[in-house]
Amino acid sequence: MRVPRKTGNSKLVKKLNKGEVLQQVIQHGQISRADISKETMLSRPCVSALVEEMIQEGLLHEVGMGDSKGGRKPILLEYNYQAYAIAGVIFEGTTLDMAIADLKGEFLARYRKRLALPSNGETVIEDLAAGLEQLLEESGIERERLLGVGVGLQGVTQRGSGTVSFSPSTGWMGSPIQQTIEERLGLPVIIDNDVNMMTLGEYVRGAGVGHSNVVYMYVGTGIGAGIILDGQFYRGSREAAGEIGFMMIGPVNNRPNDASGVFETNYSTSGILQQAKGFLSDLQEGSSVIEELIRLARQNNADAQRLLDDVYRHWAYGMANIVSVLNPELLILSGEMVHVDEEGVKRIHDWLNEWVPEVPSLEKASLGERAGLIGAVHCVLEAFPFSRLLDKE
Amino acid sequence: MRVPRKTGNSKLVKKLNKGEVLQQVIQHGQISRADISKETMLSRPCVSALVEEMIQEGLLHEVGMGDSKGGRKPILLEYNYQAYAIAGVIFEGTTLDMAIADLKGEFLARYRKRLALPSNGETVIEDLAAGLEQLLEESGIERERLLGVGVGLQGVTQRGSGTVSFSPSTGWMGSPIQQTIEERLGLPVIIDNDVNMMTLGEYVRGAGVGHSNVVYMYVGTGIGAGIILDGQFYRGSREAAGEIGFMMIGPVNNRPNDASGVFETNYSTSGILQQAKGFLSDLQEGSSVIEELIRLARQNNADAQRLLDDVYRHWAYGMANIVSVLNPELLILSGEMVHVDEEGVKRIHDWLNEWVPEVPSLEKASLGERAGLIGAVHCVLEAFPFSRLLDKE
DNA sequence: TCTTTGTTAGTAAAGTTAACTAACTCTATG
DNA sequence: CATAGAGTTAGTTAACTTTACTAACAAAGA
Repeated sequence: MRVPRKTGNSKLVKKLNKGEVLQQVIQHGQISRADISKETMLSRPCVSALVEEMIQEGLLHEVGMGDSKGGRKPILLEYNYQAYAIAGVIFEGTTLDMAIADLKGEFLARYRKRLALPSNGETVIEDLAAGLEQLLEESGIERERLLGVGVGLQGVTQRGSGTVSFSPSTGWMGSPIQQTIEERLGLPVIIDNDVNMMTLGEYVRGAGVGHSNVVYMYVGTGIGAGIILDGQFYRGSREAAGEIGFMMIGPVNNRPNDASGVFETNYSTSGILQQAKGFLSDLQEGSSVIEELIRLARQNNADAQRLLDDVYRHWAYGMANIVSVLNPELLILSGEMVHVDEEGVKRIHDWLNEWVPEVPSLEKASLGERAGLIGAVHCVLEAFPFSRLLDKE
Repeated sequence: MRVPRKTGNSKLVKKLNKGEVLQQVIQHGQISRADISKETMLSRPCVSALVEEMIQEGLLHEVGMGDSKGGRKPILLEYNYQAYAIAGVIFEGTTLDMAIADLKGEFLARYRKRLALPSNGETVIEDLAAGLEQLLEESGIERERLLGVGVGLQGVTQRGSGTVSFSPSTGWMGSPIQQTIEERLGLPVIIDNDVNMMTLGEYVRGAGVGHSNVVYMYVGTGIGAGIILDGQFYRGSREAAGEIGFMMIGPVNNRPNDASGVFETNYSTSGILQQAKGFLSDLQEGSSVIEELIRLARQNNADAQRLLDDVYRHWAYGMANIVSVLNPELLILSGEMVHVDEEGVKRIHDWLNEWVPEVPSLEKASLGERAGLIGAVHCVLEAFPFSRLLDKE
C-alpha cells in the first residue's frame, strides 16, 4: 500500500476513516451521521465516535436539524472552514500580492504592495513577512492557526528542492528560497512557478472546474502551459513539462538564444510585435498587442488582418500539437489569448476540428489576476490533505 | 481514502498489510520475516502471522536459510510465481500471437497462428479459444489458475467500456469485444490497443526499465505513441492521448482524409514512400523504407540523402514537440525508427539539444516483436494487483 | 405503530509490546 | 584447540490495546 505510515500501528485505519468522514462532510456541505454511515460503509456507532472526536478538535460543527425522512430528524454536521487558515503569495513583476484564506479557499483579507526595485532577496522576504503580519491582524486570525504559505513567482522553480533557478524580479536566483522563507516565517512554505499557480487556480475555481484533464495555455512575453492529467498536476521528469514555447512552430532560425523556444520566439507577444513592426506604432504601457491588432483588422488594415490570421493559425498549431499528445478535455486560454474575440476563438476551433480528432473545449481563463493567488492558497490545501489536519490535535 | 472497500470492515487493513508484505517479497526476490518487518514497519509477530497465511494459500514458499548477520540464520521466503498464470494475446495484422506466462511475466508456452482472411468476429474468437486450450495443455496449467487474459489489437479501443471502434483485421468493429471474449472464455479479459501493449512491454521489461516518464514513439504505416507519466499509463480524456500522428508537422494540405493526421500523412512510412516515388523503386514485402533510404544514401544518392535528412529532421520536430509538452526522461523509438543508424540517432539528438532544454535519452525499442505480448501479460498483472490474489483463497 | 437517528454495551479482529525460545557468531580462557 | 558464555539476530507465544462491528435500545417524528 502506498499510504505513508509512521508507526505501523492500527491507528492508521482510524485516521483513514476519519479522513473519509471529513471528506464526506466537505463534499456534501451538510450531512448527518446516518448519511455518512451509508456513504462510507462505516457503522453508525463508528461514525458517531469519529465525529465526536472531530467536534472536540474543532474540525466539525453541529449546525441544526435536517428534515425528517419518516423518523427522527437528523442532526446536520458542517465542516468548520474557519478551523485553520492559509496564506497565498504571488510575485507578479514588481508587485507583491498576498491573501489569507479559510480552508474553503475563501479570501479573508488581501494585501498588495509595489516592490522597490532593484530588489534583493532579503528586502523581498521582509516585505513578505510584513504583509503576512498585516493580513493576520486584518483578518483576526492567530498565527498558530496558519497551516502554511503558498508562494508563486515568475521563474523556474524546482518544487522538490524548493529552489529557484531563474527569477530576476525577486533577486532569488539559485537560492533555496523555500527553506529561507520557512525559517523567516516559522511556517511551512510551498513555492511554485506562477503559471502553475494560475493553472491550479483555474482548475479548482475557474474555467477548469469539473474537468480532470486540463491544459492551461499562457501566452505573454513567453509561452508556457500548466498541465493537469487525471486530476493530478503533471510536472515532468525535471519540472520542465509544459514548456510549450519550445515547440517547433514557425521559422526555426529566428531565435535570439537557446533559452527562447521556437514557438515562443515567433508567437509570443514579443514575437508578434516583431512581426508587426512595419505597421504597428509603439504600444503604450499595459495595452494588449492582440487588442490592437483586432482593432486595426476591424478597420480593414490588411497587414493587421494577415498577421492576426497568421497568429491565430499558429496558436492553433500549438493547440493541435498539445491535443494530439494529451487529448485533454479542456484547454484554458490565458494571458494575451483572453483578448481574442469570439470570432477568433471560433476560427481556431474550426481549424482544430479540421486537424485533430477529439477537440477539447476552448475556454478563456475566468479568474483574471486572482487566479494565481487562488492557486497559491489551494496548493497549500493540497499539500496538507485533510488527513494531516487530524494529526494536529 | 481512495482504496476501494467492500464491507467497510477492518479486514481491509489486513489485506493491505498482506499486500505490502507480498510486495516486499516480490521486490526483494528473497527476504526473511525479520527484514519484512523492518521494511514495512509491521511488528515481527504480525508479519509472521501474515506470512503463515500466505504460505497456506500457496502464495509464498520458504526456500532455505540465509546468511547469519551475527545471530540465528533467517529463513528466506520467496514468492511462488507459479501460483497463478496469465495469458497474453496479440493480433498483429493477420497473425494471432499468444503466450501463457507465470506471475513473473515469464512465458511458459507460446502459440502462433495465421488467421484466415477475411475474418469475422466469431471465427477469430474461436481461434483465440483454441489457442488458449493449446497453451494450457502445453504448459500443464489448470484453467482455474488462470487469472485473466490480456488482448492487444490494432485499432481504437475504449478500454473503459471494453469496446473496439475501429479494427478491420479482426472484424470486431464497434462491438463490446471484451465482454464477448470474457463470456466465451469464462475468464476476465482486458483489451487494449497494440501500441499501448508494446509501450507497457518496453516499460516493464525493455528499454524503459527504471524510468517513470516514458514516451514510446512508433512510426509505421501510422504514427502513434504510448505515454507513461509518473509511472502511470496516460490515456487521455477519451483514450486518444498519444495520437501524435495528428501533430502539425510538414505540409498541412496533403491529407487524404480526416482520419489521417498531418504528421502521419507526411512522415509515416507511407508518407515517406510517397515522397520517394521519384527515385525509389518498389520495395519488396517486409523490407524497410528507412533501411533502403540509408542504403541509397550511403551510395551517395543525393535524393535519398536529402529525403533521409528531411525525414530525420521532421521526426525530430515531433520529438521536440513531445519533449516540450511532457519533459519525459526517455523516448523509446520503435517501428521504422529502429532501423535508423547510429549516426542518424546522433543527428536527431543534436537537433534536440539545439531546440529544447532537458533533452531525454533516446533509445531504440529493445524487445522486438515480443514487446506486445509481454505488455499484454503485464497489463493483466497490473489489473490484478497482488492484493486481489489475496481474495482468491 | 412504524421509521429513522443516534447511543450504549458487548464482541471480534488485527495489530502491538514484552518476554521467551532458538540458533548462530565471537571471544576469552583453560 | 575446544569450549563456555556473552551478545545478536530470527522467529514465536501470550497478554493487551485499539478500533470497528453487531445488537439492542432510546429519542423523536410521521
